[in-house]
Amino acid sequence: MEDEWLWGWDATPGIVSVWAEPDGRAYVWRRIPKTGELVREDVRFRPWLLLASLEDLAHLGSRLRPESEGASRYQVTWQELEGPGALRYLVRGDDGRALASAVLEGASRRLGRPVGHMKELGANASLMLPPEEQYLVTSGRTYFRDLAFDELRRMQFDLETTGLDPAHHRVFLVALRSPDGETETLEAQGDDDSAEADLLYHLVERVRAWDPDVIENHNLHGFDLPFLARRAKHLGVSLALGRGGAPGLRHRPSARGAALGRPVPGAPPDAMRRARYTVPGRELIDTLDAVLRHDFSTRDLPGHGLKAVARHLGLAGPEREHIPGARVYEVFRTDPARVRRYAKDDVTEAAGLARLLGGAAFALARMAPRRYERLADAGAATGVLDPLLVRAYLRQGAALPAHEEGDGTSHSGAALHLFASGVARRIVKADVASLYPSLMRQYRIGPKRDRLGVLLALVDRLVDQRLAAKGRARAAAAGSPERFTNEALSAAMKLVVNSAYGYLGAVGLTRFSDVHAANEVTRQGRAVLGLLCRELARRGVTLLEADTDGVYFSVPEGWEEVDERRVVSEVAALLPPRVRLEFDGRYAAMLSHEPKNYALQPYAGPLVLRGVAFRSSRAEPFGEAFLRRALSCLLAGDVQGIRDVYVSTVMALRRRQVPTPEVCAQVRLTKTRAQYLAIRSRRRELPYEAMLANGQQDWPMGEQVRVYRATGSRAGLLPMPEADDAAASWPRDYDVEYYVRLLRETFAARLVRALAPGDFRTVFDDPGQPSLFTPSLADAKPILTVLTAPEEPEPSA
DNA sequence: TAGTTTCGGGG
DNA sequence: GTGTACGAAACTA
Repeated sequence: MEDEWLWGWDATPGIVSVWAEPDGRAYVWRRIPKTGELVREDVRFRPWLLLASLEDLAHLGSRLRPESEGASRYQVTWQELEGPGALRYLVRGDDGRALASAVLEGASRRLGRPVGHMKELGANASLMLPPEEQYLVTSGRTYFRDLAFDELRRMQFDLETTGLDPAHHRVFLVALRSPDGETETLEAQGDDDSAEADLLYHLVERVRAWDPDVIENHNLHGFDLPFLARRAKHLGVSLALGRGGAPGLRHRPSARGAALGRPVPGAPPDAMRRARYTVPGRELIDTLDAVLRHDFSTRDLPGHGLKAVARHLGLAGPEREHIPGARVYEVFRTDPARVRRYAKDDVTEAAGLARLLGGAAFALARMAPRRYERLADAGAATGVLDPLLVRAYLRQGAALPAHEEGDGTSHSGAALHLFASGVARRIVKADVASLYPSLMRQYRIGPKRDRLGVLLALVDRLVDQRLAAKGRARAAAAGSPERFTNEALSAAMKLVVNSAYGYLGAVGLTRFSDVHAANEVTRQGRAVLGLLCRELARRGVTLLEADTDGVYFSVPEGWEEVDERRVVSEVAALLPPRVRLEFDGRYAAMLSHEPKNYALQPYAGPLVLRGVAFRSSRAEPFGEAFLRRALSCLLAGDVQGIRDVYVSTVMALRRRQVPTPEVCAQVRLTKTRAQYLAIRSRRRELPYEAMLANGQQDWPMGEQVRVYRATGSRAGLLPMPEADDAAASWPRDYDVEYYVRLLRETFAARLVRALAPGDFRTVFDDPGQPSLFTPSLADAKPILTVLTAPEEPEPSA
């Protein structure tokens, strides 16, 4: 039974896409395992919805009857689900639209006013899923059973356009990668409408010829599809990208969707980010979603752009062609071969990324009763757990609770302690793996209204089956489909398990949310963190920072790694059985600056910087470089070294030896010239001042530029870097004293906790103003300031 | 410091 | 149009 809750119950293998219509027709595309042959099954299902009351259907009279009397054509049937939930009538009919209309008709009569949409009846009166999900929930089918990721036919395409705005710019080239891995480009033969229309037509032809199950690209839903849709509409080209000659792209609402409502008149059109598209028979997968999901747990990506991620993950080849986005079209006109290489590299990387990070969504689609493309961009709580719970309740014939407003109880959070700030040596990090789900299992904390205990049952099963999947992955050969599948399963299961706590706390968003249960989880979490901090402290270590489920501490001089591991396992033994404290790493030194802001010096390897104080995307490169060098000295205990780095940086600025690009901040222009001029009297902004001062009449929205403060309160402007402009020399007319001040006040300030006040003044004394008496730094040492002792336990609830 | 707005990402 | 539902960082009061 519990396996059915997690995996469904229908063994049909190889489903790669499902499309259903409200009238009860469903199309199921399957790949036959082994042969890879594609088949389409046309099936019928009986559309259904859940209602809190049958009152609004009473007007159907004899056309409404209990399910137990059997269904016949033109009849609406109902079945009462068992148990206390508000949504207790499962109502079915031949046609979903007619079913909804009947309810709306009844509601209109009852209320004496027209009711046009189910939502007007309130979320607690009904539940009507999209047709595909109705079909998947009642059939117990899921995608991809017995199918390996690499058996899916996946193609990628990437548009090259003359600009970002489809109202003014065109598609001039499309790079394609076939399911067999061949890349090619299609190009417009001219720069008019008919050439572009021809290009779109050929793209559609390619898709039909290759007939992929999945179409992928990076930011597919945010850029390529909306751009394509807009151009196709303008050009009158039919975008029949779906299977079976069905009509073109359709919209679907999406998670990153209508949060800010419809486009605001006068505001820049930002509809791109908010639209999602769908077509029958193929799944439209955006690798950006996989990247966001990946970074949510790892938090180690330098950005979310295709190139940055591909480089970071080792997917970019050494020959990778690169062209700044804004120059692609102009390069194409002089050197088209270069743009072709660039665009092909893009689709190759998108395919690599899709495979490397896309396994989790693929595995989720084997569990949850939703389309693969929806699971790829869904949040795990509302997007995965909610559908699993709904299916489980219906499978058991149990009534579903309605959404419930919070009772005003606020959500209490995790513990965060900064025990000491400054510099410490011999650092150990220990943390609890999956703390919150472990506590839910340990203390059986689940939603009050989940009377079947489905959520905890799912978490139990997922944790156990994840261990099994990890074991199978380890046993399988590296690079084998078996390894890939099991790693993907493990990643998907981790995702779902870790969202179980978030599910509890999402009051008003998830069907079974329970803020009291969520608070009990965090309370137990704080208790565990408090206990392990006290027990560590009792064993002679110095606590530095503890956050939610992990702690950094410093061990006494003379301790070896075995001693470090020994205290961790001693303390681990005192925790509840399911709560596993693990040794997570050791470092030579740490600068603890503020909560969640610290620098770590590993015993081998480069400095690790965490938190906004140490990582800022727009920070001036010279300051960033200074900070890295200064922190290296600091964590090595070399205070004089910090002084030397500071003096040399200040001198380099004053001698104008720092190249201008090093003092630039990289910014994106988000206001038009007119918008900026309208607010300019109230607020001056350097980037726009730079554009105006440099005679830029207007600029495209979203343009990236590098700006700096130049002498005489002017604003300096540099174009974005080119691959080949390393040798270019820019005027060194930056405002030296402004940047000296910035160095001291913004960058040096990150070290204020690390030095005694007198030493700090000496280290960052202005080298240009010799003082009468300069104290020596020879004996100066970084300091550590202990702020608080570990707290006593909270009174138990 | 808290509350609000912007941005990501794509050419 | 198959209904919702972002989160972190930057900015403003």
